[in-house]
Amino acid sequence: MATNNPTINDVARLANVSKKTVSRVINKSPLLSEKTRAVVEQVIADIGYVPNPQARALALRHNFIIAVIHDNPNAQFLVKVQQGILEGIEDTEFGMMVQPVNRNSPTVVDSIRRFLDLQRPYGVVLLPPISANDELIDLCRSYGCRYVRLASVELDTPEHMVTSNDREAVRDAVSYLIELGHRRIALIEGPKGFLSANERRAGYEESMTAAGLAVPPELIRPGDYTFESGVAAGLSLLKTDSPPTAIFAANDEMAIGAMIAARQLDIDVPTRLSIIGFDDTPLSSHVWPSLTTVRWPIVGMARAAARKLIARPGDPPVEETLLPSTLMKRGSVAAPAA
Amino acid sequence: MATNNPTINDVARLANVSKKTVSRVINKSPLLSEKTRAVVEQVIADIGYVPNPQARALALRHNFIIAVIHDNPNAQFLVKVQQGILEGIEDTEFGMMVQPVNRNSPTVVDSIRRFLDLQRPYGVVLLPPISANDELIDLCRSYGCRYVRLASVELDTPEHMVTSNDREAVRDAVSYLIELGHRRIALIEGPKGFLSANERRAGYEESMTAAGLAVPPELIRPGDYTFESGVAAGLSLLKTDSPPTAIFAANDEMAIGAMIAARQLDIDVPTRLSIIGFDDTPLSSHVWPSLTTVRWPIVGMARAAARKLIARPGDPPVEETLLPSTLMKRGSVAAPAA
DNA sequence: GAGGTTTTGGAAACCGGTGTCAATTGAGGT
DNA sequence: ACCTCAATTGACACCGGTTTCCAAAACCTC
Repeated sequence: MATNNPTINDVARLANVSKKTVSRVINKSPLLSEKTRAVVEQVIADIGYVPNPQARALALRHNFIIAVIHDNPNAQFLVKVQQGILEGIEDTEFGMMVQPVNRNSPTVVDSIRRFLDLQRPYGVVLLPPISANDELIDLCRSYGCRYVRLASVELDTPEHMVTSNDREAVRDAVSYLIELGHRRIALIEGPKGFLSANERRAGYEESMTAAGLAVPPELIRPGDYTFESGVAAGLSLLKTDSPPTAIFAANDEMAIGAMIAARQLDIDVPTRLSIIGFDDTPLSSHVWPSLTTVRWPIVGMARAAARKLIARPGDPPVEETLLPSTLMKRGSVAAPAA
Repeated sequence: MATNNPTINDVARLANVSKKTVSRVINKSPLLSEKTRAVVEQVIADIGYVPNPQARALALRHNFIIAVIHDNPNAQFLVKVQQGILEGIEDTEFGMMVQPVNRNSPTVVDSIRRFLDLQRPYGVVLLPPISANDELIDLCRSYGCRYVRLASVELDTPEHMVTSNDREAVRDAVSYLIELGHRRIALIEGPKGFLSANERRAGYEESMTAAGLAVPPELIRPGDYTFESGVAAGLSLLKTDSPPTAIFAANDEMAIGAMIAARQLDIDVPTRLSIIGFDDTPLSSHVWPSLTTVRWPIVGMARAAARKLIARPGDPPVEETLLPSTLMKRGSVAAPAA
């Protein structure tokens, strides 16, 4: 059976104080003499007392849990988020739960309401794309549940946001292609309605415009962040009379899809076609040639989100709100053939 | 603030029974008249009562949580496991937590003890390779915590195990190569100490022996399930005077590493070299040529594990204990060149 | 030193369930 | 109708914390 841990009563008895006083020590209450606090803390350390989270959960009406709510099936992304959250809550009494939801279900909000009702997490981290859903924010508010949103644009006040600068990073990536001499640069977009897709497209357009290049509608293809859509877009782009010399894809999976499309058409990467992706998944260095891509600092974003959630009122606010993405130059880019 | 949910007292009052009786209804206690049960259930349905898990957690000394404990960094694997667990606990009051641990840390057991102490999960699912650690099993037992182990061999009684038949599946895969005419078949092994690595090697050896072929030590290379180790092993195998005509790698990442190695040496896959992997990660269909591989039924295994954990004493036992792996024939295998 | 204000600590209630055990009810036997 | 015994049901303590309310002690101010 479960081991018999010491309780708050044991601490109180040994320290010759009341439960309430021990409770004040645990919760770092300011109305308490230094002397008493020291005595109690000594006893706590001596007997290795750890407050029972279940009992606290009942009294405080919330668990010591950070929940990740997402509708994003990308494995690399999810695992990195989880890694970041776990780093953020390391050595605290918090744990992590993961709750996927179905973006397209009419009952998303209900299912999340049920989840909050049942598990009563201390706070939730909302991942893109569902982090843009304001209905969920209202729901969290109505439950008094803390939340932090991850997204590629600022949707909320800084204490509720962790943001990446996708637009700027894509500008850098496309500018790099332009500097190498590319002029016909294609774009494979992300799915409609994803903020990240909008931002990445905007970065592409801004970079082209800044270089005095037209934004060529015939070189823009829709995609949905899947490998298959990348293959389709790649084939469609490359089978024309005047194919692009470079492709920027809004994520790595599509970029690798485009790479496979090029191989099917016997177009060598990078000598005849340069490709840049976005995310820097492990995948991108496991293909040949290795993929030049934008490193998205998702682990750091998730860590910052967790820290924001568990910061106590007195603590200094977590400043990491905008995390920079950086271009990883690898083998899939070269100057265009003369 | 949190919504004001009805409590067990509200139900008791409206149904004209005691709290205890309502509790019996909730817990499906058999010592209760059908009439009373019906009345109480009607009231519960009418007011939409849901028992508070935090209060139950305090009284029962466990949370309504299934914890996944792992020391396996593979993203595809982890996400599939999570998907399976979530399928297994769908429409129940259970939630899922994820707790990674460091296999090599001397304090693994302590950190898991701390986790169990703090979160008191209802049950844990132990993933390979740490599922083979008997010290953890003792720990779970001493906490009265249910557990299920995922592994490639039976380590425990059926109610505590979900197993895949890696050995048999690898035998099939290697036999397939032999039937195509391959004789020099190389093996890239998994890391020492992994049961799955042992089983996959055993399957390779059994298949070779059964076909009357020697198990050639010069065609066996160590690996550690990483892409990089696959590249290294591939280069080492292919740079010899008499290279293999086929390679079986103990997982997909290494198989793809070997594929990249072949490309670096200008050896065409599959005409001059056939490659088979293991896992069937999405990756395997995103490379060129697409990878022939063994589909490991990990989602189903995780789902079965979750169902075993939450099965109530009265329920019929979950029978799914051994899930079959199957060979996915794709583009990376062909008959050897004449 | 009286009177008022701020700290500090304790008793008891409460969070919302479950476990123990005794009281009540009901069926069957004579 | 009365007794016995098993099947139901309920009263009350308990899980291990937090919170409310209040009294005691300490600290000022004049």
